[in-house]
Amino acid sequence: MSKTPNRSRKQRAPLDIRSVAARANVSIATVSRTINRVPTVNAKLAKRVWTAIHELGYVPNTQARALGSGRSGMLGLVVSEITNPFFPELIQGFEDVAIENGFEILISSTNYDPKRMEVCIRRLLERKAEGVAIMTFGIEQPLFEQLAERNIPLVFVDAGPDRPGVSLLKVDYGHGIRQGVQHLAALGHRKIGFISGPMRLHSARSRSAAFLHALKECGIAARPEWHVEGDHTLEGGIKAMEKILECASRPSAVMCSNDMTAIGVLHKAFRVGLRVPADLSVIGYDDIQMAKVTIPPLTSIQMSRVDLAKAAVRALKEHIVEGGNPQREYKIDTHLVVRESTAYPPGAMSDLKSS
Amino acid sequence: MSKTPNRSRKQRAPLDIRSVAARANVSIATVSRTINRVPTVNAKLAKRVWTAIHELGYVPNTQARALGSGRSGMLGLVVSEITNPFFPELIQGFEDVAIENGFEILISSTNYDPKRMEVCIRRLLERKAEGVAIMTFGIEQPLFEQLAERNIPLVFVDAGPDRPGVSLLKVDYGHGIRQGVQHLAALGHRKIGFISGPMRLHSARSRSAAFLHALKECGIAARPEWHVEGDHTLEGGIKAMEKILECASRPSAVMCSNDMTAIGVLHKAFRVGLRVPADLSVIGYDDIQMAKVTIPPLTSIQMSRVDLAKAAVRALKEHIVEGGNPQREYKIDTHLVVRESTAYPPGAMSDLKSS
DNA sequence: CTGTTAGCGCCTTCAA
DNA sequence: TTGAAGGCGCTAACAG
Repeated sequence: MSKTPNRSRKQRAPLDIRSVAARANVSIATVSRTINRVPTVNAKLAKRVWTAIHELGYVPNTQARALGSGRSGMLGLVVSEITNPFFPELIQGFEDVAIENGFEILISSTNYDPKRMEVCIRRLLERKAEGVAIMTFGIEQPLFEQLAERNIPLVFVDAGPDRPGVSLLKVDYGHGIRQGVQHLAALGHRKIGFISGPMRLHSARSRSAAFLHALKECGIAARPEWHVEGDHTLEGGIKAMEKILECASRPSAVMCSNDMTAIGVLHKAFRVGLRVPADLSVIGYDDIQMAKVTIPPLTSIQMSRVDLAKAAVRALKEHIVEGGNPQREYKIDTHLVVRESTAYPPGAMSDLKSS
Repeated sequence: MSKTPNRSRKQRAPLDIRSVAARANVSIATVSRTINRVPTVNAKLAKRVWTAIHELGYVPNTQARALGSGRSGMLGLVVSEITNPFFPELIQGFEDVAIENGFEILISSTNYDPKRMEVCIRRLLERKAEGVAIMTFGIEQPLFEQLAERNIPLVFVDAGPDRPGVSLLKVDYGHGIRQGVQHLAALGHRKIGFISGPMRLHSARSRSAAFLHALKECGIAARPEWHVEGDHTLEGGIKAMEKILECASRPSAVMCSNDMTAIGVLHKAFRVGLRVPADLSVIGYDDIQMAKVTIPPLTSIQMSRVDLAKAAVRALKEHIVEGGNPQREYKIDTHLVVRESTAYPPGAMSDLKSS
């Protein structure tokens, strides 16, 4: 009993590649090749192997596979927080595309917590992720240097370190926001407020700047007291709206840096008896699913999560597979979706009536 | 050059446990023990090992670890769809608790698609999940026999196969729903409608039955035409509400099998000019975060995602660690959260006025 | 308490 | 085209 395998840990026989090989009367190498669809396997043998696999109910062990091959087949996806509706939609898209491309995905959420971020990175390292998409819209990026140092392909949104292996998803914030401002201007709005995201975030700054720029293009004066900083949360939207309401005069329209903020604005407006859009027009950003069913349905600027996901996976894949054609940047478009939270400003209709 | 390691795949030296051992002048066993915090390691040596680890930037390889130890350290979490707001909150809770208990988590969403479910199961098998929580509230359960057969600890919501290793999270739907109905009855409602979930789901049937039961308790007659089947989605809520509006007479309150349905009802009411709660009271179920900020904020029945998550991880853990104390069932409580979508029925106030 | 030595389940040269 | 054999990086007996 010298070579008896240690069977103290498990009751049943291990049910590994060897069992399959034995049952199919081939070597384990052939089984391995069959599973991996190496084309040079004799069709007869392959069939025998597959039958054995099915009869036994054999399932290959991913960890062993990864260890042997040196490829984990996993892509990491780091998001800010999963309970923010923007992200599940992104995750869903990312997962779909990743699976299509033969990858599995490892999701981590940072919750804006530096400690948690370190844990995330560690996990990605330990699990040997072959590529990582960092979609946090945050300032956590420097922390990901550890990944870049180990030559793991990375993709960031908007901005990231300029290294080989690092790709960027460049979101064209300007286009959607310009459409939004023009939409408001066309309706007759001249008094337009803006609730930004946290200004430490690149994406928030870009949106804010794009708004100011679009305003100027339309020949509308910016009013600093109506330009307030939010934090991309519901509560932030509510508070920001409160600030705007405290101003001597009130804008006839408010544009928001994301939909959650806009929903907060809707909520606050409801609280103080302002009707949307009769008394106040509101535009959101992101076009999350929820935007279709707010009361009233929210006019918003769509940034396609599916596009983001697709581009991210594609960018990573180009780096991972040899012979890929890695680009540095991938453009992501945005555009306005008009629903029912925008209308003529209050004055417009009474002017018509009085004439 | 007989023992030269194959360095064709990677540029740098492998940076494995051996490098650490060499640098710290100890055996790899000692390194392994140090990493795994085996208490019998000499403090001096341990310190040397840790320094070496930090200096080298060594990160253990999870797959190798899993392979060697036979423990993957992963718990599976299967949900229906990640874009349904109920689930991200659950996932978040599950992840937190799992990490606290030293597990990693593997998320799969079935999207109600049988093919996708098979893929989920396969992944869980391939990755050697040590336990799986199936929180789909669905009928997919029979498909998970494959897991049960392999003696993987499982936890289901409400109902599951009666096998060793399988635990159940028994949600007390009745309590919350009774509170809801009593709340409406106390306000004076006698005409109460109900929009159920898909009746093929256990959870939906339970909620529906609990509603009928509570109605009887309060001495209120059930009106079948106001009891319509939805599908737990927004669109389903809208359609179901349309059906109710087609009835000869209209209920003064509608209770919903989940919050998404209730939001659909709110939306439909808005569309047809019914004011909530003045003309119609609405109660949801689940108390998702969004419920706080609907217009008006939604009275709902809370089923704690954190409780669910905690119980699930605990149930699995009891089975996994030896010396655990596995129970078959874990109770999950529900209770009413009153907000602003419920009020006196329309008649009540005019009665007061006319007197 | 530490080091030696087999594996864990699979992949992948290398020879046949 | 197939099989034999040596790792992949780590854990876990077993001696010392």
